[in-house]
Amino acid sequence: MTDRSYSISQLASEFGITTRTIRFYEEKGLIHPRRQGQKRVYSAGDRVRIKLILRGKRIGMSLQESVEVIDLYDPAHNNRGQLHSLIRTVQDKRERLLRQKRDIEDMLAGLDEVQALCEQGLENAD
Amino acid sequence: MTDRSYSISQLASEFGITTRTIRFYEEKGLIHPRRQGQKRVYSAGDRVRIKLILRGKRIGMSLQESVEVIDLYDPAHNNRGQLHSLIRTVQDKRERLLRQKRDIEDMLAGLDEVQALCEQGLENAD
DNA sequence: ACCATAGTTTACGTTAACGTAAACGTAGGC
DNA sequence: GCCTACGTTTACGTTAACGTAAACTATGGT
Repeated sequence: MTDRSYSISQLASEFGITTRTIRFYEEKGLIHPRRQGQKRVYSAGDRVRIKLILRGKRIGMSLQESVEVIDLYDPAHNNRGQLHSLIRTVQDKRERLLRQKRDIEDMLAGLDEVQALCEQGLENAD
Repeated sequence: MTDRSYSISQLASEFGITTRTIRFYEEKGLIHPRRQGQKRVYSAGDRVRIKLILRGKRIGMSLQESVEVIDLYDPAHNNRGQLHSLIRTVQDKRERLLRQKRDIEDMLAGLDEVQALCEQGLENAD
């Protein structure tokens, strides 16, 4: 199906990051591309992982936190018997995200006020 | 009105940070407490600034970015004549925040799925 | 044969945001 | 008079997340 593969520079330019960054992520164990000779070849899954890592970064997660979340989706990491602790982990993540969401909404509300004042200032200037 | 004042350790314990952190913020010009002798005395305004800085941090802003946003609220920095560029700045901040909000909502949706799978797993185990 | 392009490894450099420690001042309590 | 708590300055250390540079390999084109 989605068995496309990508070179390192393809992904770098797609995501607006450097190849150094992608190799760094591998060095840190965040991704595991396969090799053709000595060249790295990235699968669709590798690509998604990078995408999710960058999403995490945008909302202020560390790389480690991002992969923690990503690996929640990964059935391989979800050994049964730890379902309860996994649910607690999910709950923790959710609470933090909800707080971040509130923070963002508060900040947006503040910006609304500022903008209103600006536009008022412009009217007066006319 | 809110002319209370605070010691450095009061604010540190209230916000769960160290005094070192607060002095560091001053060193970087983020806050400007007044002095009594050589001791720092923080006003209600100083306290709010710290609170807003920490809010920024929670959503992944750098300290510099946080004060940028905070200073948007500050009329002292809003010299008229730059209203247009200020509005553009506000718009930029808003777009980024909206994207972060989408990222968070996506991640929350992902967590919902994981949790559903977990609970399903628990039912089967009963 | 030669060059440009894309890839590789190895290693040192850099920035932000503090932590940690030393060495000292000062005010209150016993 | 001494200890304790709280404050100060100065300075070096630390971690994360890459940047930058050097030196090399592999390959397709002319």
